[in-house]
Amino acid sequence: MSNNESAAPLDFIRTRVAEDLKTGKYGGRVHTRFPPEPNGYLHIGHAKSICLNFGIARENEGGLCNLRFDDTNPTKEEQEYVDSIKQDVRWLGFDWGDREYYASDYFDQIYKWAVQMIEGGKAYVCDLDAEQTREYRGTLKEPGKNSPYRDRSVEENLELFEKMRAGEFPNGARTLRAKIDMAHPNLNMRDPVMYRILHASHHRSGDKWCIYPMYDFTHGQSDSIEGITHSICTLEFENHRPLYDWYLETLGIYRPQQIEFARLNLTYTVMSKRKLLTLVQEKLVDGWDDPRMPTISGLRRRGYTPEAIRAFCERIGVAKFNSTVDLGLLEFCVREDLNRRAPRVMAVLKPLKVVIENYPAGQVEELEAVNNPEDPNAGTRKIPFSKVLYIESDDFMEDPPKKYFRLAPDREVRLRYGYFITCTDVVKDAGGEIVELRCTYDPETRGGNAPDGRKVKSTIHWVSADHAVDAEVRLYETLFCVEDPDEGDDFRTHLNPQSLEVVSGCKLEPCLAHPQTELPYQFERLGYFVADSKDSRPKKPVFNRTVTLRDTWAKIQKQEAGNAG
RNA sequence: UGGGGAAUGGUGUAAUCGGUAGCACGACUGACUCUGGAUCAGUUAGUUGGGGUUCAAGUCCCUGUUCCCCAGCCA
Repeated sequence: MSNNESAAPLDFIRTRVAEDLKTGKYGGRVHTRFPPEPNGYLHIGHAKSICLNFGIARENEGGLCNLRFDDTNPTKEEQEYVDSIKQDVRWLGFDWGDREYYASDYFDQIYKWAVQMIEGGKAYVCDLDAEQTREYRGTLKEPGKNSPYRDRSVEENLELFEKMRAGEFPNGARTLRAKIDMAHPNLNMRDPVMYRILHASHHRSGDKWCIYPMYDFTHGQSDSIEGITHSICTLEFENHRPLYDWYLETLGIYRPQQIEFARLNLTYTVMSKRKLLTLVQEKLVDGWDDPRMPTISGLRRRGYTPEAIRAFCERIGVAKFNSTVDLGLLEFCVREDLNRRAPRVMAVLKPLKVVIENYPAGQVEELEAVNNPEDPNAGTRKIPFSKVLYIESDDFMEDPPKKYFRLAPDREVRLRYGYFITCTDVVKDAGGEIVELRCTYDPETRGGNAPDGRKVKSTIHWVSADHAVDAEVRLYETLFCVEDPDEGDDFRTHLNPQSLEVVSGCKLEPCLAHPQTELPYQFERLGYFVADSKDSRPKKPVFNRTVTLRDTWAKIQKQEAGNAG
């Protein structure tokens, strides 16, 4: 509304909505809908559509967006999916008010419209089976042939259709088809099936019906009933728009405008519901909400926030070009969000014992630590310091390379919010493995500053051994090890064997004994982590790594390795 | 010539009537730093090819090329 914000450029859909608003095409209304089929869980691609549809409604005064379940295929749809979809849309931050609709609620009206089409000579009952129907349809380059049942009388069609509805025929025996043009260059217009026989119980309408309308004969009418102004869908429905328009015009009812945009593709990710279902059914992942899944529930369990996902959807834009967004952008969006809100804590994933030789045994000091340097209001907390500590084993190297700044023999580093320590000795087991470090500390550097002003190259995190909480931490990598898992015969061959690393025996600072779920933390220098909503227990916390911090050291290592090779 | 769409740096996306090709991510420099984080400053790099119109073309015209979607009684 305000003019001072230099109007961000609108995408082509919003531009169109704005034009329609200006010309009064729909009487100044803006009414969209998000129409999922409840046959799977929502994923990040749906989030794009949700943000688009609900976003457009929200941005325009009086704008509305309905949640409508496109539930015309009882063989694939389940109540569980309905429930998860509602939860996910709500979690993403959108509200459909009391406008929760189901295409199945329109079945009576849609049936009447089918009868109206028959009466108008625009539809007929066809006895061809599925295979014959395909043969009669022709090919991409050759026209189809008329069905031998195309010219049945209105009376006969009415009677047969009624018998279909009454359950007198088995599955697949007959269909109701629109009478359009078997030679039409758009195959969707070659007498498309309007109704098929499906003796299946529907998750909402139960056994009331044994014939179900097809998507094309349902979606437009549903939009029409709800008074949708802009029916936004993905590119693959572009070929269906002529049919969408044809049905509504033939029925003589209100016609919304269908607009298509490109669906989201993400690197290292599969997005089709079919493939996600396969992963779940074959137990290649832990379920729809496995933190490696691109599902909304998976991202939530992983520690992504609705804010981050919405920011992502804004950044990727909306267009008709079939593009693939870099996963890095999604990660950037979580880091950006979590950086300003996540409380910092110290956690040691792979502990290495450190004994401070000149520190009094039995002494415990409470040191003050900042909760979030990005947020002054987050305050501070006390963390215990004592003679025996754990540090990250990656933070010590006996023979460090040039650019390694962390602890090494005879080198001094700072323990965050603690003291400067110097490594004096390395203790190894019989196998030569480093099991313990002996260090000295400088009492003058309490809190982390040296009165003499001397500097250290590095600050590392630590946890007091006696006070530490044991935890399991799950480290995730991409589910697939190639950018485009859809390439090739079987996407499963591209699964990343290292997509999950379970680390047990992690040591956390005391305040993490009872973490809140869905409250993201930053484990300093490591990344963002959230308690697992299913497996975490008080005093036995389980954390999921949402995303690592940007890691310059890892980058240097990779470069050095590359140069060496 | 089956029909329908689409092409802008490495990636995603802007550019009003034809008028300085912009933003973001990434990458790379440097500054700063009690997180090798964050932040700040800067650099890099683009209009699918070929013609044409024009003072001026990503935008208009012609002509190629490439990619995506469609032959479910799925959505």
